[in-house]
Amino acid sequence: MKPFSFGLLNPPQREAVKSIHGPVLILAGAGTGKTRTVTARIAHMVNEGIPAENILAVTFTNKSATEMRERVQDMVRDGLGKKVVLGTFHAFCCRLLREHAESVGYKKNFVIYSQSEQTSLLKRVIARFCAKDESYDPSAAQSRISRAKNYGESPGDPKRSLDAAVYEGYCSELRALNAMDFDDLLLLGVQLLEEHADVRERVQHRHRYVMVDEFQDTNSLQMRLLKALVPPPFHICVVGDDDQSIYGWRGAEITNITQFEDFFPNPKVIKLEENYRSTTPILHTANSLIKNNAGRRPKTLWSRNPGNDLIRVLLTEDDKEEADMIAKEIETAKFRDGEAWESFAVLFRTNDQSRILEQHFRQRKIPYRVVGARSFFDRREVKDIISYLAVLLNPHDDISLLRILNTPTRGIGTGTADLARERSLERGHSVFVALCDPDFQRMIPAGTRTAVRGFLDLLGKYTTVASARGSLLGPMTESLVGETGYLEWLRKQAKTPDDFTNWETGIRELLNSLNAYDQRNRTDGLSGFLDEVSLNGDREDDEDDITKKKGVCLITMHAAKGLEFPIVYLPGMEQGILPHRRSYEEGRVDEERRLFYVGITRAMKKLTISHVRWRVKWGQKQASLPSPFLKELDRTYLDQVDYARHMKETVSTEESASFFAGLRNMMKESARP
DNA sequence: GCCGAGCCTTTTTTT
DNA sequence: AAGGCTCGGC
Repeated sequence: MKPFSFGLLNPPQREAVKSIHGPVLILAGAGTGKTRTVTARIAHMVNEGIPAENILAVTFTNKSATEMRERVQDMVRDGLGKKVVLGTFHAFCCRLLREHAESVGYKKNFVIYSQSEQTSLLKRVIARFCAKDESYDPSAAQSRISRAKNYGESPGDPKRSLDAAVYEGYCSELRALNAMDFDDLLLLGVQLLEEHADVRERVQHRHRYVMVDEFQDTNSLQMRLLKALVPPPFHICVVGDDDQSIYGWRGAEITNITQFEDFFPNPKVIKLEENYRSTTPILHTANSLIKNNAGRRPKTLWSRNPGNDLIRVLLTEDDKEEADMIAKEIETAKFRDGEAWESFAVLFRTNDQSRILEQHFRQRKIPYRVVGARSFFDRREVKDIISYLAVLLNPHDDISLLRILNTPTRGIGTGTADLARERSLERGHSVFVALCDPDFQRMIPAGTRTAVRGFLDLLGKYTTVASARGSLLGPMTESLVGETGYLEWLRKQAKTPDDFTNWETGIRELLNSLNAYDQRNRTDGLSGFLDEVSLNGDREDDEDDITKKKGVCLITMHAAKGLEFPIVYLPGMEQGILPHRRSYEEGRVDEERRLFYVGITRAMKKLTISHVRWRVKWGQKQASLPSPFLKELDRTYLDQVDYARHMKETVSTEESASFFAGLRNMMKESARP
């Protein structure tokens, strides 16, 4: 317990902590002690006698929610921190909607569709509107739909435009399945509050003080939610940094922060500009980059730490050499300088960049942790079992039902599945209803009929267990897995013995997390667990926090926001990767620059930016040009090195162990202005 | 209905 | 490079 005290705060931070009434906008640059300020503010409010349960803190990501929860519990007296309501926008809306689903035309046992389920549903809808040979990109449709939902755009006339027809088909299918996608959580949450005054007043009363973290990432729906949530005199405090707005592709409105006063009048505006994280060279370089963006709120980040190291910009021959260079350097720094593995992070633009790094790290036996790549719950074996659970909660969830209908194979093939689907479409009910229908059962061969009935019996049996009060999900799922023969089926599927072991541990971990849930939460049952799965995306319990796991951190720049590491590598700084080639077409180059800025400002002591001449993409070698952003960096603290050339000239004459020290000194000297 | 071989595209980022 | 999808043989 580190009780909160004003003495640990600088003057603007103190000011922010003390301003607890009326609208407050805190502009907190990278590394300026934002989280500390926010948590201190909560602690202060509780000390001032505001009931903790009346404080709502909303964040954008689970990561910051988790972090804040821990820090608040640590700082607020008497364990009152636990009572502060804390979560992401989506989780908050989800909780609200579980309570009031009927008010927005849903049943309480609705399911949440993740990306992949959305895609499946969309493909299904598209198949209905398009001929087979016609190609219609589901992922493009997905982002169009998401945008429409976020901006409240009308889909247009379904009779005239294919897009509109798909949009409408998708929405009505979702409703029919009693399913929501991520955007619906916000959309319906807003709708609930805007259209139901009684609910709104209760919620407003419950959450009298609202704080929003990562405010630069909020979109217009989230803003509407806040407007509905916070009545005059607007006890709302938002914290953000427009320079770190990197979720525009998801509808984040930078204007929410740049025009905050339009939404909540006369806010107190507080700037946090003293950076406690990085050295002057790092900040200077970051500032020189970000000033190339137009229309931002100018900030002057400064640091008391002059630092000892320049920022290196390395050019290597190809991506293998780049990965090996990083691995080798980390290895030497660890064994020669005694740096901990956890001090290092490699930040990249796209997830697939991590593969080659992993290979080279494994070769050198360097422990690493990959953060957030594909989540645990996206693993096939886990998804399968989760789909069973989803169907137990809501049998009309066609997507999950179709996934498990013949998983493991039980003699219900695509023919039967298609037939059931057609029937369900014609009659406007779910596939489950079609399967139960005696008329339908008469239409299929006897063997299949038996299989279908067996499947339905299985579901019936476990639905009873699942909905019984106080029954435990862990044991239930375990026996479900056993009864279906799922593991045996997996064993047959495996191409290598390794496959099976991996799958098996996936199942085991899922069971563990179910057991943990059983211990932790005795009230919310199956839907509570599934909500956690969809809203938390990854990890559970033990593996909880990436910052606690051991090893070098491999992470995307997006996921790295809010984190810091003593020594940071930014590989692949090439045209087409950062800025990503698609950002040109979409006019989002500014956002890519902010992303680079976020990457740079993660570094505390040392920063190495690298790019390559040749990179293997989709199996073939391609020339790579340096990112245009590199030219924007002020050169005062830069040290540019052609790594490949240095290697060739020196490696034959020097021993590689001492070589690096020599190279480092050489680079420093040659770069001093 | 089941399974494997071969073809084809691909995700940028996350709730 | 790898996973998803289609097609053809069983």
